[in-house]
Amino acid sequence: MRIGELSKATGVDVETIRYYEKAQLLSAPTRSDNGYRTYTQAHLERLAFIRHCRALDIPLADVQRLLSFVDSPQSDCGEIDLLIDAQLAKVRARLASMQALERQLVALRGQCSAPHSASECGILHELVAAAHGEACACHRGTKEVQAWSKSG
Amino acid sequence: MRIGELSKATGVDVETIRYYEKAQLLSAPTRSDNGYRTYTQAHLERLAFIRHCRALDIPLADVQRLLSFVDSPQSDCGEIDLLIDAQLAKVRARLASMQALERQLVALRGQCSAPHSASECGILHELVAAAHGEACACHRGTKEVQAWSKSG
DNA sequence: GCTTGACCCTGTAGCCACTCCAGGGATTTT
DNA sequence: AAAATCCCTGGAGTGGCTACAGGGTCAAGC
Repeated sequence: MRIGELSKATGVDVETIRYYEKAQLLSAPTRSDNGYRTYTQAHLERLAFIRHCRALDIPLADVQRLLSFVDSPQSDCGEIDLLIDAQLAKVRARLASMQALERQLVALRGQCSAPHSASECGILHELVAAAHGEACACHRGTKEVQAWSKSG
Repeated sequence: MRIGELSKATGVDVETIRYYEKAQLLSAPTRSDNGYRTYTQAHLERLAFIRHCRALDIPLADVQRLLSFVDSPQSDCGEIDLLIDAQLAKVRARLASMQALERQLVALRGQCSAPHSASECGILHELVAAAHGEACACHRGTKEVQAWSKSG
């Protein structure tokens, strides 16, 4: 199977497949005489595994750990549990941030209804008010939103 | 005010402040004889505005647009509304993805309870099953999760 | 044989919003 | 005088791709 075929079979971009090889998530396939990569069924399955994990937003470093368990079936799976638990905790933390964020934006959006000049715009007023440390509609009564992207 | 004082006053990292200057979100302050940046109250307010927008996960490019409205109060605010609406739509899309993700991870986590070898691990089995295109506990009956990071 | 187009290769740069570091200079505190 | 703290610039690194530039390879059609 050439890279284009693997790409079509899995729906993964050709460039992404090459990226996974460079990142050592996918073992380097054999090359045909012209230098083209030639993949096997095993590669396809491994790639599908990776994409499934990525659909669960599991970072590539953790995917690599999971793959090492696939390769050594007799090892203890405790770490797998921990990894999934950690992923779940991360997702839940983000979820909470996102929900707070939505509430804040809805409140902010409510400040502006009819079209008018920027100087009269409730949204802008709210954002400027925040610059003065005043209470603002969007952040009033809500917990501070964590920068969840850091925790990834 | 020197950069360290501004940093303490706003809670924004010194490096981040310099980054905002380079990204032209914060106007370059005057320099004292020794070359140190000297900030005014206006800089502090602008920085607080930026951070408030970032707390709402508004991208820096959009923050820049909002700042341009702050600077020209007589312009029409229609675009502000659109911008906040777009941000809200983005957050809601992410929220939906995150919720699906949580359900999937909970289902996946349920596959493994007691410690055992990796070869018997339900989680790993599920993930491998996905590689065969089979129905898996985590993605069974749920809509496909979008890679929301692309839509940002 | 020659062109067209689809496919493949390597290597590098860009995205976002920072964050960190090296290697230096200035200032303040002990 | 030494040590600690602050400040400067410029560049590299993060994650997970994505998008080139600048080539080579191959099958089909004229």
